Amino acid sequence: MPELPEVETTRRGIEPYVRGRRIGKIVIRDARLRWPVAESLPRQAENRRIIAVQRRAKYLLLRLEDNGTLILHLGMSGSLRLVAAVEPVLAHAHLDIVLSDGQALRYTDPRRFGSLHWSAGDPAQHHLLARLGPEPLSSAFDTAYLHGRSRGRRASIKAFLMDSRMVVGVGNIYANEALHRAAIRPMSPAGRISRKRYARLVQAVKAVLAEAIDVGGTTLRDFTGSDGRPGYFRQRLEVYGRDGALCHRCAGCIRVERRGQRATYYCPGCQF
DNA sequence: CGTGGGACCTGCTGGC
DNA sequence: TGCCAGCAGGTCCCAC
Repeated sequence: MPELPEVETTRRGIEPYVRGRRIGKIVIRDARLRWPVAESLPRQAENRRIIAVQRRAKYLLLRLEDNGTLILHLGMSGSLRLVAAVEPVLAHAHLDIVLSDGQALRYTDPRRFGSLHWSAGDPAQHHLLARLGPEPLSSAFDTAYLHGRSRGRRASIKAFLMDSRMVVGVGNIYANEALHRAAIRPMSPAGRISRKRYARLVQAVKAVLAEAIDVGGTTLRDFTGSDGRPGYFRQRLEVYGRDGALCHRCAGCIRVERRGQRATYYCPGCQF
């Protein structure tokens, strides 16, 4: 569900309220997430102060004093809300990270594709994070890098862009949107696209993600920020979910193609 | 090694 | 109105 902008929106929403607070208790109502939440996790994290809330790819990192980190992924349908710990527990509210001030970070995830891990040392070395590519909004993600890595690749540019070893945080919505902005057809082989076009693409990825973060992400059905408010990028989507509608750039007709379980939206009129 | 497809899980929608 | 197939924002893992 959440892509990078939605995770970043969540991070920004909770950070001012939890930084400096101490974790009182971790309540696990249902440990059956993508991987079972370790039984030992609560006692490792309880009674420690949260010193920072960071994001790496689509993972939220709660950095605790004395080198511990809670690594949280929202999966497809997860959300993290700041609630009063006494607030009634609704369906799928699998976890509470209860803070010392009576508030709690409540993790809700109907599909249970999300996860929660503990890292005792450097979280960047954790097996889930160790092989991730650069952050798309960092200077390491540039034309030379992406063009270089694409040489010899026969996979589609869209699959290439969504491969977290190449660059992190670009999911199905923003891959479609960035490719439309860059006027590149999603099924083109990554290895046969020119450096000049990669320059446009890198620019498009950065711009789309930055704009989405600015407006609180994209709400399709149920995403809300940590305060319960939706994101407003949906109104700015140019291709995602717009099959049959007119392209705003060339007045062509937006098409959708499904391969596997992923829908690809593009404009045949202006994407090549 | 690169690549594509299946798997995980629940809820909603649209067509019959 | 009711039922069921198909689809959903992620990504790991496994055959080829």
